[in-house]
Amino acid sequence: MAVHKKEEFSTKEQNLAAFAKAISHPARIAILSVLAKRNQCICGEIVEVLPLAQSTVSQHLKELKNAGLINGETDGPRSCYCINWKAFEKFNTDFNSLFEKLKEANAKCC
Amino acid sequence: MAVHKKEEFSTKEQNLAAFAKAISHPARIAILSVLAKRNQCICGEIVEVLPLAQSTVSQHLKELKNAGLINGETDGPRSCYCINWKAFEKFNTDFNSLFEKLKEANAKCC
DNA sequence: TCAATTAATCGTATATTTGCGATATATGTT
DNA sequence: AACATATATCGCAAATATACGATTAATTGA
Repeated sequence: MAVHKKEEFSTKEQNLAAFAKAISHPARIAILSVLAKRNQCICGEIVEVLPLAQSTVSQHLKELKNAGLINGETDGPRSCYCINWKAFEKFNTDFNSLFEKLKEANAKCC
Repeated sequence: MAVHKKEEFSTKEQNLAAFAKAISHPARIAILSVLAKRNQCICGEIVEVLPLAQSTVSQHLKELKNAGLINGETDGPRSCYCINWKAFEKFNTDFNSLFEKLKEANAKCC
């Protein structure tokens, strides 16, 4: 695209979209799922579970971290990731506030 | 990428990712937000609200429809879209089942 | 019938994402 | 110091997404 138009939307819309983008790939969902199940730090192992090369997994981890969905530290040859639950709660809140009618009656027109 | 690897993940992961992808752009969030507020058909108007060309909006609407987030019909020069609330409920359910620990205590390690 | 209106689709340019191998980096071990 | 291990980063190729103008299709109204 010649121009980015994303900046012209509201911050809330941008934040929601950014979170959604972070989880918009099955590999990243799978990574989050592994981390969620343990609910604790994981050092390695993720590469073994996924059908992807190590460098690709590392890239997905980086994206999740940049989006704030996971926390992580790396001490030399070892890394340590876990889910940032607060980010998920924020997403839940924002998502529901944008679509607060979700639980209400649904007008049907088409 | 030379090869698609998405197929190698579970159906649930793929579905969740697909939903997330559909809402991973501020323009599509904005469109959904407009539809949610009215909770009824809107014919046009969306183009006027968004800072995008008509063809671009039409493309975003198509993606939302393909992803099943909205229903829509077009009778000649007029179109009619509304939110498919059931798809949202399904997303909510799947999202929570994947990350069911969201509400629980969070082990902190990093 | 002919114009006006509305929205979808096509074609195209550019940007971003995905994926991998190769390499670099950091640490522990011998 | 040299090696092994684990992970991040770089550079590249291919696929996909984003955006727009121009065009097409369908319907309404004059």
